[in-house]
Amino acid sequence: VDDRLTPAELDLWHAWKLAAESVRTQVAADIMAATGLSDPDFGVLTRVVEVGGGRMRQSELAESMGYHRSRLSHHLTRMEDRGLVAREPAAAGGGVDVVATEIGVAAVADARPAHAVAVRRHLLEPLVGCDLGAFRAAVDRLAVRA
Amino acid sequence: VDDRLTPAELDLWHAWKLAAESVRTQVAADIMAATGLSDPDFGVLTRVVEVGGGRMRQSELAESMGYHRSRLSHHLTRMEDRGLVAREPAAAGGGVDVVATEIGVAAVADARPAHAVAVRRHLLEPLVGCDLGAFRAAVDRLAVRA
DNA sequence: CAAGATTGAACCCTCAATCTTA
DNA sequence: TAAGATTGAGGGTTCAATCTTG
Repeated sequence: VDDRLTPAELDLWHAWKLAAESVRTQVAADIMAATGLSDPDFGVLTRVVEVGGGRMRQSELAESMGYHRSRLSHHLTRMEDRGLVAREPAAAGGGVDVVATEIGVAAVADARPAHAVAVRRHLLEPLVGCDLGAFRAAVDRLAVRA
Repeated sequence: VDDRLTPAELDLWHAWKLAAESVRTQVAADIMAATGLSDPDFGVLTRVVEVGGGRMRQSELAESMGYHRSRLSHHLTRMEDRGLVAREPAAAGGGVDVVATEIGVAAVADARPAHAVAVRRHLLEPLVGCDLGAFRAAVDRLAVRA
């Protein structure tokens, strides 16, 4: 029958899950320890500051992060409570602008080096010696296209 | 300087994050849709039923899943509320036994085929044609060693 | 009306503090 | 006491229902 994974399939699945979980939590933990910013915090702030120059339409931000509206809304509420961003009525045509506060701008500037170090440490360095082209091609196939 | 990732590094990081997130959410969504079981639900039930024969020491279960005690305790509370498991004083030496209810046993039996289908669809099939040995080796390097 | 945004409920995870009991 | 377990608070995510407003 067809309703059970073979041991080899199961093995690859477990190895994949372990690696994905491992990289995710370690990078997040390093950045959090160094800067107090979570992964979503960092994502929001880098986009608002580097792409938007400090201000960005909320709907555009959600789109660029692949977030649903409600997810971003909940997250911005928490970030607003911590003083990292502010919400203002959008300049043109309705909607809301997300604005990075001084605290937010400083935090993301602080976090950038820690982010680079963490990504190198937990993703890039363990892969030294691997065929990165092939790895990248495999990873690309796994990303959702839709 | 050293505090910024190169475009190529950043690119691999984004591709990795996207793939990891994508596989995780799609497999979880398929199983949830087919059976109403979340990934942690499925993990708990398969271990209790297949390894423990329907009953397992809570501390042993936490250990085998790589869960902290509090994480498992919170999760079991939710599963108990949904009637999937019960908690009983352990047979020997103190502690607690987790017991799969009839509902729990039936649910995991139902879920097994859906799990196999989802893993094949979202991980195995996209990788057809890749060098699985090399991929597996790369993935193994990313798993936490500690 | 329809797009943009918010809210509430339920689920999930972590940390630190607190039982409980062999 | 120390191992096993629980609890509460706070952050994170999803879904569906509900504003709000151009």
